[in-house]
Amino acid sequence: MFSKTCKYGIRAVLFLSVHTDGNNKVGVKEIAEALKVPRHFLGKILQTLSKNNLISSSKGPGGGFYLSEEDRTVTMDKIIVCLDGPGVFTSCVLGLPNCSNDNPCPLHIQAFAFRDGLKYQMMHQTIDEFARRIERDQIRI
Amino acid sequence: MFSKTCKYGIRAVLFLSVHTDGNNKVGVKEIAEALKVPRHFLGKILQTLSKNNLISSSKGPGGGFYLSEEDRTVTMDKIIVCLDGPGVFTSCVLGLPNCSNDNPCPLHIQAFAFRDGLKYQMMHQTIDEFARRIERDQIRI
DNA sequence: TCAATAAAAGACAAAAATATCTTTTATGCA
DNA sequence: TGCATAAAAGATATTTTTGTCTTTTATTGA
Repeated sequence: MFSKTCKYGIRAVLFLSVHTDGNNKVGVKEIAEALKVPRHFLGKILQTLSKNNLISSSKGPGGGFYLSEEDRTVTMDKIIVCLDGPGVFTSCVLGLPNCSNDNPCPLHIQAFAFRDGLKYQMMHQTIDEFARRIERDQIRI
Repeated sequence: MFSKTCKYGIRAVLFLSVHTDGNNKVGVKEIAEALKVPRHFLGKILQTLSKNNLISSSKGPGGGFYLSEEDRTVTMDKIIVCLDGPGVFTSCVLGLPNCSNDNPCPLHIQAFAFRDGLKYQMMHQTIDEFARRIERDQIRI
């Protein structure tokens, strides 16, 4: 479903959502250790997200990555599409071009409802909403 | 979602379901050209499916791949799991170990319904049922 | 028995994804 | 100003996936 890049990215964003704000930042090293993912690889991913203004960062002592108030209002699909590309929820499960309800592949009917459902969920839940649920239900990241 | 191996494999099986039976067989070359997929790569995939008794083959002149009556009764999930492994419908979308309803990852609730639904569909539709729908609705492969 | 056919099998190559390491740039603070 | 910190950027390495090519084995039919 998602690439490792995307999996690590989602988890890192959720980690930031729970552990940081404008005053508390964390470095790649700390995040990578907490999530048990490759440090430098994660660094690249965070750079991508930062460049696309989905997360915030500051250099130098006391610096690191964090989520601003604005970052918290973005929906999860933005993170996913940023890392895995725009086709992640829409491209044909069998790889056929122009697969649609009008011109379906053999699995279209079955796959469409479910992928579209996931897309809908990701489009309607903000990072902040994820963070609150994670804290409330003690969900691991 | 699915690897190319799996996509090609599913399409090839459906191609066989529509174009072959015990008396009419087709070679890899013909299938690969019809589906516009790499010939030798497809050969490997068909070998895997054949070894796992999900499709049938015969060597020599007049030989090729085909679906026996029995092959037609298997459900699509068998093909998919054979090519992409048992975790394809069940392993955690974020890659976390032991992700379940009791010990969910942050996306479990959202993703579970989607993937389980697709799994259910694939578990309950035989290759033959796919073939009939493809023919009835003129669906491309 | 021989030639042609086609899958099976194995070796190899290219591309993409994943992972690591080093250098550069920006920032805060003493 | 100079030093320590940490992200940004770039270069390189490894692994996995995807794709190609060649050889072997089985089968058919003349």
